[in-house]
Amino acid sequence: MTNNEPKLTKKQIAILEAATDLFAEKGYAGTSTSEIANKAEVAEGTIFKHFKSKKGLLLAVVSPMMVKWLAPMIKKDLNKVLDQEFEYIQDFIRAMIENRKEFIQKNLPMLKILVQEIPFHPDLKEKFIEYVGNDIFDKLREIVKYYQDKGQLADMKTDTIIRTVATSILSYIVARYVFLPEANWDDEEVETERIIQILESGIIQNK
Amino acid sequence: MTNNEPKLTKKQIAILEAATDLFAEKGYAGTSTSEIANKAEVAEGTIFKHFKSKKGLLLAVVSPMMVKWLAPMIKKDLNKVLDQEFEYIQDFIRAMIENRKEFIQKNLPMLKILVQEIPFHPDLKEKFIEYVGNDIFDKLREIVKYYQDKGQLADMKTDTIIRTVATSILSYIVARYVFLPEANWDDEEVETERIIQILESGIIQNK
Amino acid sequence: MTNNEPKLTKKQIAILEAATDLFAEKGYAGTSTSEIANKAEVAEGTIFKHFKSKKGLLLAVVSPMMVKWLAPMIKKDLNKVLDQEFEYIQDFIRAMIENRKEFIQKNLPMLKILVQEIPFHPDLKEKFIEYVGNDIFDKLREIVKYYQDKGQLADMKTDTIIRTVATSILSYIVARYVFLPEANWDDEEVETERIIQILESGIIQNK
Amino acid sequence: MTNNEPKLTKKQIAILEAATDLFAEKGYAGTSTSEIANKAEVAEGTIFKHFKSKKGLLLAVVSPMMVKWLAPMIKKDLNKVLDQEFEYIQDFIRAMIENRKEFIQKNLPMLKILVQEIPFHPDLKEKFIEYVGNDIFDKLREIVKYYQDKGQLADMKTDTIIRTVATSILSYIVARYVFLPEANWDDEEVETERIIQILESGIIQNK
DNA sequence: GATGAATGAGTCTTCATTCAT
DNA sequence: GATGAATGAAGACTCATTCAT
Repeated sequence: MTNNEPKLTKKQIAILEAATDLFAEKGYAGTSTSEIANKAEVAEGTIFKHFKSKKGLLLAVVSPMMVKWLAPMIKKDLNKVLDQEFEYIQDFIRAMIENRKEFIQKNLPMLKILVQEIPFHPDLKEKFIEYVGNDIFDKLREIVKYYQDKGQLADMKTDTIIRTVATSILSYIVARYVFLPEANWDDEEVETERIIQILESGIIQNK
Repeated sequence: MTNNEPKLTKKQIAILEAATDLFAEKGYAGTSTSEIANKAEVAEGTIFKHFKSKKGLLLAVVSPMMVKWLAPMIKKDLNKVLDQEFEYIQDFIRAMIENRKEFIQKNLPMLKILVQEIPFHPDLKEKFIEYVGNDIFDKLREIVKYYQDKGQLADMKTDTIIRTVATSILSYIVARYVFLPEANWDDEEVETERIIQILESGIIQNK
Repeated sequence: MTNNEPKLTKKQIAILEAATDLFAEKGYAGTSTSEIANKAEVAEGTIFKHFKSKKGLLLAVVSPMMVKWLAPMIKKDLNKVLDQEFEYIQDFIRAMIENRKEFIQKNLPMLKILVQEIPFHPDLKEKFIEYVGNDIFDKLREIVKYYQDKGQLADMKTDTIIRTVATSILSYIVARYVFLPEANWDDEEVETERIIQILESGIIQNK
Repeated sequence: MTNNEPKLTKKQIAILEAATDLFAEKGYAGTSTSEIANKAEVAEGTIFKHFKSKKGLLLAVVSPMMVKWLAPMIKKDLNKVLDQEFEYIQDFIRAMIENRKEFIQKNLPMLKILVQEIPFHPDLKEKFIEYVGNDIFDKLREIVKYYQDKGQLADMKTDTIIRTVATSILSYIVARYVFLPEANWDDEEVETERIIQILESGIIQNK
C-alpha cells in the first residue's frame, strides 16, 4: 500500500495511456491491441512483454483507479470525520465530491472503462468488490452510523442511505460526464449544491 | 401500437431473442454472430438474410424498445395528466414507474444493451435522441410546466427538474437491475415510494 | 440445328439478359446469382429451376452465340463464295465484317463474356472448339484454298493465313469494343477498309 | 532501375508468385486468399500483413509489370532510336519484340492477369493509363513522327499507326501465349519476321 | 412453374499472441 | 528490453443451392 507503483517505464506509461483512451472511446472488446501499439508508438510485442494479455492490460488500466481513487477517498475523509473536521454531513459529502473533482476529470476515461466493462468481466467485478465491497463499504457504514448518532441522518437502513447518496452522486457524474457531456450543465459547484440540497431536504433531517 | 410490427417470423424472433440475451450478457462487440446463430438454432446466413449486418441486428434489437417503451410512456400518461387524472405530480411519477414495471422487467436486457452500447454507436445515440430528445423532451417540459403552474414543483429550470427526476428513477433502475441485481433490495413498491419521498421533500414543494 | 430454340419463356429471357449484362460487366466469378435474380426480377430459385447451376447459366448465355453467330457466319458466306458471289477475297472479308456488324454490336456483351471466360472454363473452351475448331476451321481452310488457287492469297501455310486474318479482325474488334471503347475511332467503314488495305498489301497478292 | 524494389522478403515473394500463378490460372475473382496462402506455404494472415487486401495483392502483382516492362521498353529503345541506332523502323520494331521476348515469357502470367482483369477494375485501368497513356504514348508519337519524317511510315494519323503496330504485336502475343498456347506455332523469329513483313507491305512505305 | 426462406460451406479480413532476432 | 514478422483461429459476411409452400 505504500509504494506499490513499481517504477513504470516510459513505454509502459505510453501503453497504459493509449489503452485507457482507446478502451474509453471504443470499449475493451472494440479496441485491438494493434491500435493500442500504434497509438502508444511501441511494437505490438512490447505490450505482451509487459502485460501478459489484453485482459491483463485492462486490469492494469483499471486497477490503479480502484486503488488510488476509491480507497484513499474514504480513508482520508473518514479520518477527517472522526477527527471532527466535518461537523455536518453536508460538509462530508461536499468534501467527497470536491476533493475528487480534479481526479475525476483527469481519470474520467478510466472511470468510464470501469463502469462500462464491469458487467462483462466477472474478475473485474470481483476486484472491484474486493476494494469497495469489503474495505470501503464497512467504513462507509461507520460514517453513516456516526452521523445517524448525531441525528443528522434519517433513521433508515444504513445500506439504503449509502445507496441513495451514492446513486445521487454517481447519477450526476455518469449523466454529466458519460452520457450527456455536451448538454449545457451548470457550474460544478452549483450542481454539487443541488445534490446536497436534494439530499438535505430528502433524507437528511435538518435540525 | 396497432400494426407496426410487420409479422416477424419464428426464426426472426428466435434471432432477436438470442441476440438480445447475448448482447446484454457479453456486450455487442463481445458477441459473435455465430454464437447468436447457435443460440437461436438457425444458420448463420439466416441472420444476415433478415438483418443486413450485425449492426442492423443491434438496431433491430434496440429500436422497438425506444418506439414501444419511451414514446408510449409519455404519450399515454401525458394525456392522463391533461385529463386531470393525476392531480398530484406524485401520482404522475408513481404511474410512470408503476405502469412500466412489467415492461421494464420483460425488456431489461434491451435496456441494458441500450445503456451499454449508446456510448459506442453514434447512430444509436442519434436514433435515441430522435425519439427522446425532440419528441418526448418537449412533452416532458409541458408536464413540468403544468405542475409548476399548479405550484407543485419548485421553480427551478425546467431541464434541471427533468434531469433530477429522470436520474432518480434511472439510477434506481440501473442500480437495481443492471449493476447490483443480486443485492437484497426492498419490494419495488417500497423503493418506488422512497424515490417519491426523496423527490417530494427535495424538489417538490409540499402544500 | 433446325429448331433448337425451344420457346424460351419471358422469365427465362429476363434471366438470360440479366446474366449476360452482369457477366459482361463484372465477370462470371464476380457476379452473384442473387444479383442476377434481382436484375431479372425473378426469385433466385427460378434461376435454378431453369438452368441447373450457375455454370449452366453461363453455358446457356454463351452457347447460342457460338451456334447462332459463328456457324451461320461461315455457312452462309461459304456458299456465296462457292456460288461465285465473291470474286475477290476482299469482298469476302468485307462481307464477313459487314454482315456481322449488327450482330456483333447487339451481342457484344456475349462476345466479351466468351473472350473473358474461355481461359477459366475448360468446358467452355471445348464447346468452342467443338463448333469452331472442327466445323468452321475446316470450311475456312476450304475458302483459303479456294482463293489461293485463284492466286489471290499468298502461298503461306493455310493456318497462318487464317490466323493473320482472324487476328486482324479480332484485334480490331477487341480493341475497339472491349478495351478502348471510349477512344475516338473512325467510322466503322473506314476501319474496315483499313484492315482490308493492310491485309491487301500484306498477305494478299494483288493481281 | 537501381533500388526501387524495396527488399522483398522470402515470404512476400512466395505470396506474389503464388498469387500470380493462381490469378493467371483461375482469375482474380476465382482465386481465394486461402488458396494463395496454401500455395505460398504461409498463413493466410501473412498475406494481409503485407498486402492490405486481396485487391492490394492484385495491384502488387500487376504494378511492377507496368513499371518494369512497359516503361523501360520504350525509354531504352526510344533513346536508341534518337541515337540513330535504328536506321530503319523495322529494326526498331524487331528490337521491341526481341528485347522483351525473355521478359514476356517470364512474366506471361502477369500479362495474362493484366489483360484479363483490366476490364473489371477501373483502378487497374487508371494505373495502366497513368503509365502507358500519358508517358509512353507521347514518346511513341515522337517515334512515329521521326520515321514519318524519314519517309519510312505512311502518312496516316499518328494514332492509327501506333494502334496498328501495337495490335499487330499484341494480337500475336495474346493469341500465341494466352489463347492458343498449344497450337503449333512457328519459331518466334519466324513469327516476328511475319509481323514485320505484314506491316512492311502494309503501312510502311518501302521507299 | 415460381417463390424466397433457409442453409452451411466458403470468403475476405482481423486479432491476440508468439518467437526469432 | 524491444521488435515486428508470422501465425491460425475466429470474425463478419456472401454465396450457390435446396425445398416446402
